[in-house]
Amino acid sequence: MELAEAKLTREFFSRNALIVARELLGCILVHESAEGKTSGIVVETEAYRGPDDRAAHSFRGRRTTRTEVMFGPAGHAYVYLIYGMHECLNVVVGSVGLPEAVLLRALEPLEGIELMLRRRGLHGKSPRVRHQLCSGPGKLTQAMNISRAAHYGIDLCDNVLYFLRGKRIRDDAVAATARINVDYAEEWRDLPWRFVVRDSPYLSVRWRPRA
DNA sequence: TGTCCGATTGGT
DNA sequence: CCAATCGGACAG
Repeated sequence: MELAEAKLTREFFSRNALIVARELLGCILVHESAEGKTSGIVVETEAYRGPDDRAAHSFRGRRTTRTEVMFGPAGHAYVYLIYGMHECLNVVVGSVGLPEAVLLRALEPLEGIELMLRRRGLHGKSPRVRHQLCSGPGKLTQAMNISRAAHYGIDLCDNVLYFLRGKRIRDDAVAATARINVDYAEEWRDLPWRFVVRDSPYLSVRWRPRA
């Protein structure tokens, strides 16, 4: 009998955002939707550290209907709308009362690729577009059909949208960079809280080695 | 109620 | 570089 791949547990997510963001690399995000199953390997994440992080929606403990889920237990989905048109998926992490989250920024598509291509309007295009299928926070939610309406607050330790352990990514294959599009975040702007699988062709923004 | 603007994307 | 597009946050 084949051993089922381990699902990530609440304990996994109940650590600080920097640890979880790093450890999520190589894990597999799975969505069992009515249309079919899609999945992909996590290759890019960003940590948002709650009260003490100007870039975070929960900066200074801002608690509203939008940010509410981040104040609850780890392992739940924080989905928000950005620029009036793109949904972004985060995993709530850390401990109750401390609003931290990890943004999922890019995946290497694994299962349900035809379905994802259709949802992204890329069906029939060159096989090379596979690299751009989930190469951004808004793209991966569209490809996997994740939305606020359907997924805000859901338990990611359940059986609809969840993570599998996947493969271990060695430290020398990981790069940490500044987060994308947080120029407004003052002294938090340049902190290396974005984590990428260094050589992946599936990233939203190419990782570039320093000169 | 009114104004401002964004954890993005795709096209010029 | 620029527009699309709209909900959230906050001022009044």
